[in-house]
Amino acid sequence: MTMPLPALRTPLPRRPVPVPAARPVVPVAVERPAPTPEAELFLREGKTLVLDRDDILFYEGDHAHAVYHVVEGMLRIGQLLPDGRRHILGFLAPGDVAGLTLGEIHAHTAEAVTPTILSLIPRPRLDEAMAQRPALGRRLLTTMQANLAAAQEQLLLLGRKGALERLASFLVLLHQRQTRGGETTRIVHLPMGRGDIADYLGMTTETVSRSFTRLRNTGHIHLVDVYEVELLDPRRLADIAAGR
Amino acid sequence: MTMPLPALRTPLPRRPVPVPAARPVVPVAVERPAPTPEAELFLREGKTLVLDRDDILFYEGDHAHAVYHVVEGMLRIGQLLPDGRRHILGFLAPGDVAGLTLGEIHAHTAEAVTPTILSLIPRPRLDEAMAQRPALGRRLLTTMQANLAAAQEQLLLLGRKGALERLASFLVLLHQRQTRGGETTRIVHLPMGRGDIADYLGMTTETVSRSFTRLRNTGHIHLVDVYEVELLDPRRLADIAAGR
DNA sequence: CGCGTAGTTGATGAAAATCAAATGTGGTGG
DNA sequence: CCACCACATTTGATTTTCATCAACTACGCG
Repeated sequence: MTMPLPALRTPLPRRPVPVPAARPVVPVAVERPAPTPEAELFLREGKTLVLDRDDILFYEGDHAHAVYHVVEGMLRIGQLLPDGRRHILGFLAPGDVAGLTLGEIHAHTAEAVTPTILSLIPRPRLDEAMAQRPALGRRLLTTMQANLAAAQEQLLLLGRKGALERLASFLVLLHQRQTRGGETTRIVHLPMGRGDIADYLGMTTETVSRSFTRLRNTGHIHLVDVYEVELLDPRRLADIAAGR
Repeated sequence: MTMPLPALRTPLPRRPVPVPAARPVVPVAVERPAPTPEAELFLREGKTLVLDRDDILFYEGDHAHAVYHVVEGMLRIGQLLPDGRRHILGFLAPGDVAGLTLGEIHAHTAEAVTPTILSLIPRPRLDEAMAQRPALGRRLLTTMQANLAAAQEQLLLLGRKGALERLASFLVLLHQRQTRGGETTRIVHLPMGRGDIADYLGMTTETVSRSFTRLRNTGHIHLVDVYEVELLDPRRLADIAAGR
């Protein structure tokens, strides 16, 4: 049950594992004040699944057996053109859900960006739970709405923003995600490689790299290392991202 | 209650009205075998609203008072960058619904591409109906899923396709929409101007125009007139759209 | 310690944007 | 009814941006 797809871009070779460190692995719910209904379900019944870097969780076209809750690590969700051009739709961090589709078939491919721990619920079980608990259905609707809004932001980015604006938008997005919960760090972690960022932003690795350099040379960021960026002026960066 | 937005691109001046003609205005439901639950609701209770070309239905940032069912004509849904760059997220044709958001505020601007007839339901009434009829909620979920899938297709287009592929994709998309219901025409109607197409496909009017010319010169389309294209080989066009 | 790969930087090329002008069309007013 | 006008569209010339091709550098791993 795998791939009506041409072979995926050769999986990227190993790369230093950005320390998952300080995040508690098991009790996801402990991290957030109000555990989401689905997190609870995954926590209670989910089977754990571990992926290595670049392991494939599912291919576009695969039957959607199960739904996955990211516990630790990161997934990338992508699609391909027949000639191998790749586009990454998004990155899933702990707390996000992968593989949730109304159809029978996955519309995208999901791969591990870093070693990743997942909690898995079979589809039939989820459908059952959804039927019993209307809160889950409402939650699904909200999530889908959020995904749609995010996708539409990205359409504006891809349709109308230049390279520098795209990268700034990406950094601001990651920064916002990481500071949900009141943290005040200016450090943004980039678990994914330059190629992944490029395929997410609709550019090439070279242009991504040059854009990082430009942001550095203009004093907007400090590149702690390849996988860690310090935003020297988040406000100004947001302006660039918004095209101001 | 209008616009935290900079002024919209100067409304386009009049333009010949693409004959709305042959489509029955009132009984939408008659057109399709199974009227959708929401169509029924709009048909039964909706208040009619008429827009002229380039009239604004709502602005990004407006309070979401109501939800609108397109009966006749076409809307464009768009968003802007501070400096005036515009992106069009989509075009709504008869049968489509506009203004449906889970939030209180419209995230986009909706304008009439052509003179347009709408059927309107106030939000409170819709919420009520949704609470009573679970079918409506399920339908909403399906619609949202479809929108998300469409947005993701478009992300691939904007992120990775060239100008010719974009235009081909657009024509194929419109063709598919128009041949839902078993019609077999090869004629695609383009109620929107080149600028709208450009802002939808992330290019300029000039590049759109040149791409039309290229498709014409390579024998893929016949430009009946500016607002009407004949697809001479839909199959081949779909190949171009897919990047083959 | 050096090999392999990712990332960066540089040189060149291609695609599309921008600037500019010509063409075509519908609508208007005489 | 016809000529003119306004404006969208098309076409052309030039510029800009980013992709591509090509080294070179840095760093983790064996």
